[in-house]
Amino acid sequence: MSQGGQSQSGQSLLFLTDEQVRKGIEAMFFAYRGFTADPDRILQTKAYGRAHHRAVHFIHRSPGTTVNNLLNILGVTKQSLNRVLRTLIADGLVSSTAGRADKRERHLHLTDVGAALERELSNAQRDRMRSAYRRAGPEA
Amino acid sequence: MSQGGQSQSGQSLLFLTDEQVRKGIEAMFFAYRGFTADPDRILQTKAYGRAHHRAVHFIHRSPGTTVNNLLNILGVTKQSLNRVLRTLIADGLVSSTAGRADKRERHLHLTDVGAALERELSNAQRDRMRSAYRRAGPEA
DNA sequence: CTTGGAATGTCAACAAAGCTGACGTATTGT
DNA sequence: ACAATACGTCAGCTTTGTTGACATTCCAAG
Repeated sequence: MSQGGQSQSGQSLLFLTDEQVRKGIEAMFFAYRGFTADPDRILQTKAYGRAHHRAVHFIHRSPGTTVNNLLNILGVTKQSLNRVLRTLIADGLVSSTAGRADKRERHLHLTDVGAALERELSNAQRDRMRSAYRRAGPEA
Repeated sequence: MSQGGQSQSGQSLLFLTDEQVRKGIEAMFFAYRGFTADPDRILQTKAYGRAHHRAVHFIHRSPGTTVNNLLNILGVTKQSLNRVLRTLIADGLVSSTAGRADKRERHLHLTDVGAALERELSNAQRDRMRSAYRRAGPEA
């Protein structure tokens, strides 16, 4: 394996058997569940969910981003995102400031508390990824 | 890459940077969303959801499985699974027959209609996986 | 300058799919 | 006879998605 890398593997992968496809489906299901288990447990103790995690993650990723921007990244409706943001702002994890140029926009930043939560969650997943890699090599 | 395979990669992966971890988190998020997009669209036209897909998938995978078995695989409560199963049985996609040895158990099978749906969904994902592999090589 | 439409974001109400808890029924095994 | 098991169901709650209605702000055409 891993010789040319493109034409060979590209060819052979056109012949995915039904079994291979179905195994892929299962792998994704179990991987996703395992991957989110640790953060989910942490978040539950704080009355947050996966949606809060995503918001915190992507705000950390691009500080000062607008609500609309986040909407496009997450692919949900603004109403759904707004509910999550509302609680995060109320709890002081995220700050929302009206834009200087365009006052309709809200620019989002993590507060110190929010950044701390983000670190806690990504650290939990780091551990998870480490042990996964140690068992399986790069595939998850 | 890919020489010894164990001690080397195991070592280097103990030093995942914060950036690498966060990229992994995002990759998983986007991969899962992309992966389920096609089946979701198909299922929506039939008033089913992801939960129905999972049930159909795993019943196809182990025909004759019991409810309890499915419960353990999926990791949900029986109430939650039952709701899904009820509609699938009512719609004639799944058959539920009392066990011969243990009459308390219900053995689950896909009907022809159910098997057809399973094929439709896995075929949609095969196409998705093909194009993903063609772009990125094996990592999803 | 005014005014109408587009863009941005908020509130309200509803649906899917998880969950816990309680209970009923049939069957099994001690 | 009786406890345990397997399954189904009712009721009610949570999270997170949805659509609909509405306020505010910006911008461009008249």
